[in-house]
Amino acid sequence: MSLLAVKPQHATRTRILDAAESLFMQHGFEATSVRLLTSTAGVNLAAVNYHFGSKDALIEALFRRRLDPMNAERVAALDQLEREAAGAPLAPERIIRAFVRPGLRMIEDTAGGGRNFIRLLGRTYTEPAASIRALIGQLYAPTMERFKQAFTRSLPELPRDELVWRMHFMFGTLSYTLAATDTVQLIAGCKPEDRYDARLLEDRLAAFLTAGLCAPLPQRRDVKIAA
Amino acid sequence: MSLLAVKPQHATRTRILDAAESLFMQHGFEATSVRLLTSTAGVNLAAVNYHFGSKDALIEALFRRRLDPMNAERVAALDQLEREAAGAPLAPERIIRAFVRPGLRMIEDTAGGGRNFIRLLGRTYTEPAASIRALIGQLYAPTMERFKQAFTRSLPELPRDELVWRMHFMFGTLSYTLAATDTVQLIAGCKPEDRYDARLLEDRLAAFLTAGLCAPLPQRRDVKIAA
DNA sequence: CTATTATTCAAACGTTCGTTTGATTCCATC
DNA sequence: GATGGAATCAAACGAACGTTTGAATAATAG
Repeated sequence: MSLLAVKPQHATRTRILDAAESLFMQHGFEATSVRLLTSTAGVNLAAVNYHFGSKDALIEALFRRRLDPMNAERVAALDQLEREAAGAPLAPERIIRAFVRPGLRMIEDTAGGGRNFIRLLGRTYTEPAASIRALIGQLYAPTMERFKQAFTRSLPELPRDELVWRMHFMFGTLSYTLAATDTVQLIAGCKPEDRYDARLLEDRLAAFLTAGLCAPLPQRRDVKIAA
Repeated sequence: MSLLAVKPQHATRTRILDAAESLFMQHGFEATSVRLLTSTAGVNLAAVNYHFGSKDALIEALFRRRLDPMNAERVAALDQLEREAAGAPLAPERIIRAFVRPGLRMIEDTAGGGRNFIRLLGRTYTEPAASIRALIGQLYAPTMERFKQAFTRSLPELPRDELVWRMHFMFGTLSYTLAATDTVQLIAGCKPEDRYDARLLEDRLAAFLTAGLCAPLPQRRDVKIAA
């Protein structure tokens, strides 16, 4: 045949991964049976075990497929910023945007399934299964270290303990925002069309997170809220 | 008998609820079987269905037991603040602390199982099961409305859309912080003994969230992070 | 004490789960 | 066109799931 792409390589593998992203996002890992998964993907029941070995191994492959490129993109953006700055300190907001943007951009990828993944990822940080949390942590660790170093250079006066906690808060805000986009409606009847405008959301997130990261140091003030 | 509390009322119900809090927190809802649950609680396998009707109804009872008093405490603190202020506008940080404090205080309740619950709650906002999310939303809605109104009075110049999003971010930061306390170690080798000092954590959260809530309005600035 | 209700118990229900099996089909290579 | 490894298939495996049952026991009321 002349066209290389008529029958894509590993078509079954890809179909399974795509269906898994969508179904895991909707119902979670445990609640998604291999039977539903394979029938949705249009493949045989045994295909998951044949191509991945087990359901757990499928989950790991699913995260690696998306997370490695996304974190690489984050680090590349940060590298580029520092190269352009040529030694000058970076504004915190630019570092924040370098971290936030790849995730938000993926949420606009409705056709490629990126949104499914990003919402799945957001809720995985609080996943009970220790093995999954460990995998995510392992995949994230180098990127986290890289950004911590960048923030340290950008905000040398911020104590290390405080920086770590504020990165934790920022990471939490982002992952919760990506995962629980429908919860906004809980707070207010917001127009749903706003929800997935990644540019607007990045601006809002950047403003919020930058202010939080650069907040005055906390002081024990024993603020009274009740008698 | 003279002592009223020798055989507490509904001892079996309480034993089940306590064990469920602990096990659901460790393994999640689906991964916790009724068999493990009842054997951990030291009750018969059929007790869950006898006392609650089903496993799902047990989950609902579990949330109601803790969430109703906690949200009542939040609203009561806010009421008290407004009463004391006698019409004067409240500082945003005090409203934030009124919301954050009951959750953080519960994380110190290791003996009563409050910490188990609060960590379980934190990860439930991103729970895939729609029924659970709906329940949580229903239990939270009045409290959210009440705090939204307080923030609106405190920050009249902040557009409503922006306030809603920032409340969303704040809610996300809090719930993630409560749920994923172990993830801090992912970012840095922080001393674990800091992790559950609720007073210190409240100060840190209050500083971060207040700055984020009061941040300058976001501007579309097309901040470049890469070529 | 007896009658009645509430609770506990061991056992089994039917269903669904992830995984495995062995035959069959596909497809590139000689 | 025959050969051999990769992929797909229908079928079945044993285990674990949430729930139900009916008898046994405990607690309460008449």
